[in-house]
Amino acid sequence: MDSSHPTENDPAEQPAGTASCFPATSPELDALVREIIARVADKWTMLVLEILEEHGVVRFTRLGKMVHGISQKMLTKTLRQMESDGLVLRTIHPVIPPHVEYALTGLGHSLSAAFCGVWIWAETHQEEIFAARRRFQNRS
Amino acid sequence: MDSSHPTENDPAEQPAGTASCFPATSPELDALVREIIARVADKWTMLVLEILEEHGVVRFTRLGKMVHGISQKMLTKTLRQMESDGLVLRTIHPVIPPHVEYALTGLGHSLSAAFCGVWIWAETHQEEIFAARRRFQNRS
DNA sequence: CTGCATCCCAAAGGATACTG
DNA sequence: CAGTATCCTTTGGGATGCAG
Repeated sequence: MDSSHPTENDPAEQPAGTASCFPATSPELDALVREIIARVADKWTMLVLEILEEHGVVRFTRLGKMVHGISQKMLTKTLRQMESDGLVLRTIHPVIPPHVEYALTGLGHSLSAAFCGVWIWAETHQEEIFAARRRFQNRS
Repeated sequence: MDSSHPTENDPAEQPAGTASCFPATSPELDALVREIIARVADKWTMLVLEILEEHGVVRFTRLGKMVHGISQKMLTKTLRQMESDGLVLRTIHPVIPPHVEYALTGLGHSLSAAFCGVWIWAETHQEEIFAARRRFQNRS
């Protein structure tokens, strides 16, 4: 925002012409959107989202086995957070032993769909990424 | 918002009928894709990505001011990681004082585009999310 | 101006034990 | 089976100081 030094004026300050899809409407909305993304782009949240998208209704213990490496503690925490955000529906069957089922809500499915682009990007460009890493590592 | 999605009480294990875009080809590829997403979905990475997408070529200190709340340490770390992943290009002008510019690579721009869907999703559904949180908080 | 190194605190997260 | 509670290790990340 400070343009008090004319000698440092870069002509390359333009938005490169690409599709800038970022809302950037108001600072508050921007902050809200970021907060939502930060929660949702969490490692475990994404994995649980994928599993539920692919398998529909899944019980707690089975879900834990399908999400590789997650601890019971984090599974519970992640599911509670997703439930509070309206992404998953938690159904308790009051029987003994307890039977609790988890499934995506409509909102959860829509998020899953929105993330498709990122998954496809990662799959498409993985070679480039690893090549870049090798290049970066081998520079002296 | 609440009546727009079908009931999720289908006990069947089939993929809910939605566009399951997840690759899920081989376990290894799946793990690689997840690793990439986990790195890229990092809080600071996303913010830096957005800033560079919107402003093109930006210098270090200015970038730090634009990414609200980031410390110099995390800015450096984030930029190094993005550089090693081939997302940003780092240009050093050997003058005194030092002059270092950062800009997105083609890969970086493509990632930015891929994230569009998530940004739009967050903006579109923020009301639903906050409503769900309120509902969850006031549960008996 | 850029950025590395250090110290230090807070948060994330795993392991284990216990409960309805 | 589906959690909760506790302990403890690891990591994230801010603050400061210094160097090129």
